[in-house]
Amino acid sequence: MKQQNFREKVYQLTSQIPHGKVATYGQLAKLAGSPGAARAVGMLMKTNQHPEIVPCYKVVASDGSLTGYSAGEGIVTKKEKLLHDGVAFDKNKVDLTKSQWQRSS
DNA sequence: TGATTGACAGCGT
DNA sequence: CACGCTGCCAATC
Repeated sequence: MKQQNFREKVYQLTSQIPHGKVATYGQLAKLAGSPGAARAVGMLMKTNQHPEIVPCYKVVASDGSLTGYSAGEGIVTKKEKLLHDGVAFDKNKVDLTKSQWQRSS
Protein backbone atom coordinates (compact mmCIF):
# COMPACT_ATOMS: atom_id res chain seq x y z
CA MET A 1 0.00 0.00 0.00
CA LYS A 2 1.72 3.15 -1.07
CA GLN A 3 1.65 6.09 1.23
CA GLN A 4 -0.51 8.74 -0.29
CA ASN A 5 -0.22 12.38 0.60
CA PHE A 6 -1.36 13.22 4.09
CA ARG A 7 -4.41 15.00 2.83
CA GLU A 8 -5.43 12.15 0.53
CA LYS A 9 -5.24 9.71 3.43
CA VAL A 10 -7.32 11.93 5.67
CA TYR A 11 -10.02 12.28 3.03
CA GLN A 12 -9.94 8.56 2.40
CA LEU A 13 -10.23 7.67 6.08
CA THR A 14 -13.03 10.15 6.65
CA SER A 15 -14.98 8.69 3.74
CA GLN A 16 -14.55 5.28 5.37
CA ILE A 17 -16.30 6.24 8.58
CA PRO A 18 -19.33 3.90 8.89
CA HIS A 19 -22.87 5.09 9.38
CA GLY A 20 -23.72 6.06 12.95
CA LYS A 21 -20.08 6.56 13.87
CA VAL A 22 -17.73 9.52 14.19
CA ALA A 23 -13.98 10.04 14.41
CA THR A 24 -11.84 12.64 16.11
CA TYR A 25 -9.29 14.83 14.34
CA GLY A 26 -6.52 13.26 16.37
CA GLN A 27 -7.71 9.79 15.41
CA LEU A 28 -7.73 10.60 11.71
CA ALA A 29 -4.35 12.29 11.99
CA LYS A 30 -2.91 9.19 13.61
CA LEU A 31 -4.44 6.89 11.00
CA ALA A 32 -3.17 9.22 8.30
CA GLY A 33 0.34 8.63 9.58
CA SER A 34 0.96 11.75 11.64
CA PRO A 35 -0.30 11.60 15.22
CA GLY A 36 -0.57 15.12 16.52
CA ALA A 37 -1.56 16.63 13.19
CA ALA A 38 -5.14 17.07 14.36
CA ARG A 39 -5.00 20.74 13.46
CA ALA A 40 -3.78 19.96 9.98
CA VAL A 41 -6.69 17.53 9.56
CA GLY A 42 -9.13 20.23 10.57
CA MET A 43 -7.64 22.56 8.01
CA LEU A 44 -8.11 19.96 5.29
CA MET A 45 -11.79 19.74 6.20
CA LYS A 46 -12.07 23.49 6.12
CA THR A 47 -10.49 23.77 2.71
CA ASN A 48 -12.62 20.69 1.97
CA GLN A 49 -11.95 19.89 -1.64
CA HIS A 50 -13.96 16.66 -1.65
CA PRO A 51 -17.30 17.40 0.05
CA GLU A 52 -18.89 14.55 -1.90
CA ILE A 53 -16.59 11.89 -0.48
CA VAL A 54 -15.66 13.50 2.80
CA PRO A 55 -18.52 13.66 5.32
CA CYS A 56 -16.66 16.17 7.45
CA TYR A 57 -19.61 16.30 9.83
CA LYS A 58 -18.48 12.86 11.04
CA VAL A 59 -15.32 14.44 12.37
CA VAL A 60 -15.44 15.89 15.88
CA ALA A 61 -13.00 17.08 18.54
CA SER A 62 -11.28 14.61 20.92
CA ASP A 63 -13.83 15.53 23.53
CA GLY A 64 -16.81 14.90 21.29
CA SER A 65 -17.43 18.59 20.79
CA LEU A 66 -18.64 19.76 17.39
CA THR A 67 -16.23 22.30 15.99
CA GLY A 68 -16.13 24.49 12.93
CA TYR A 69 -18.08 23.26 9.94
CA SER A 70 -18.13 25.61 6.98
CA ALA A 71 -21.53 24.66 5.58
CA GLY A 72 -25.18 25.38 6.37
CA GLU A 73 -25.77 26.78 9.82
CA GLY A 74 -22.36 25.55 10.92
CA ILE A 75 -22.29 23.61 14.18
CA VAL A 76 -26.08 23.42 14.27
CA THR A 77 -26.30 21.74 10.88
CA LYS A 78 -23.42 19.47 11.78
CA LYS A 79 -25.18 18.29 14.92
CA GLU A 80 -28.38 17.66 13.02
CA LYS A 81 -26.49 15.62 10.44
CA LEU A 82 -24.88 13.46 13.10
CA LEU A 83 -28.21 12.89 14.81
CA HIS A 84 -29.71 11.93 11.48
CA ASP A 85 -26.82 9.57 10.97
CA GLY A 86 -27.69 7.65 14.12
CA VAL A 87 -24.81 8.93 16.22
CA ALA A 88 -25.30 8.80 20.00
CA PHE A 89 -25.49 12.35 21.25
CA ASP A 90 -25.03 13.82 24.66
CA LYS A 91 -26.73 17.21 24.85
CA ASN A 92 -24.52 19.36 22.68
CA LYS A 93 -21.75 16.81 22.17
CA VAL A 94 -21.25 13.38 20.61
CA ASP A 95 -21.07 10.42 22.95
CA LEU A 96 -17.71 9.06 21.90
CA THR A 97 -18.17 6.32 24.46
CA LYS A 98 -20.71 4.79 22.09
CA SER A 99 -20.20 6.33 18.69
CA GLN A 100 -16.48 6.89 18.25
CA TRP A 101 -15.27 5.15 15.09
CA GLN A 102 -13.38 1.94 15.54
CA ARG A 103 -10.11 1.52 13.70
CA SER A 104 -9.89 -0.24 10.39
CA SER A 105 -11.73 -3.51 10.69
C1' DT B 1 10.87 30.06 -0.02
C1' DG B 2 9.21 32.02 4.22
C1' DA B 3 5.80 33.34 7.51
C1' DT B 4 1.10 32.84 9.18
C1' DT B 5 -2.96 30.49 9.80
C1' DG B 6 -6.30 26.88 11.64
C1' DA B 7 -12.73 22.92 12.12
C1' DC B 8 -7.09 20.21 17.65
C1' DA B 9 -5.09 17.92 21.76
C1' DG B 10 -3.25 17.84 26.22
C1' DC B 11 -2.19 19.95 30.68
C1' DG B 12 -2.67 23.50 34.13
C1' DT B 13 -5.20 26.68 36.84
C1' DC C 1 -16.42 21.35 36.02
C1' DA C 2 -15.08 25.38 33.03
C1' DC C 3 -11.68 28.22 30.96
C1' DG C 4 -6.88 29.33 29.25
C1' DC C 5 -2.29 28.54 27.41
C1' DT C 6 1.16 25.93 24.86
C1' DG C 7 2.74 22.62 21.44
C1' DC C 8 2.48 19.86 16.82
C1' DC C 9 1.58 19.36 11.84
C1' DA C 10 0.31 20.45 7.25
C1' DA C 11 -1.80 23.72 4.10
C1' DT C 12 -2.33 28.32 2.30
C1' DC C 13 -1.07 33.19 1.23
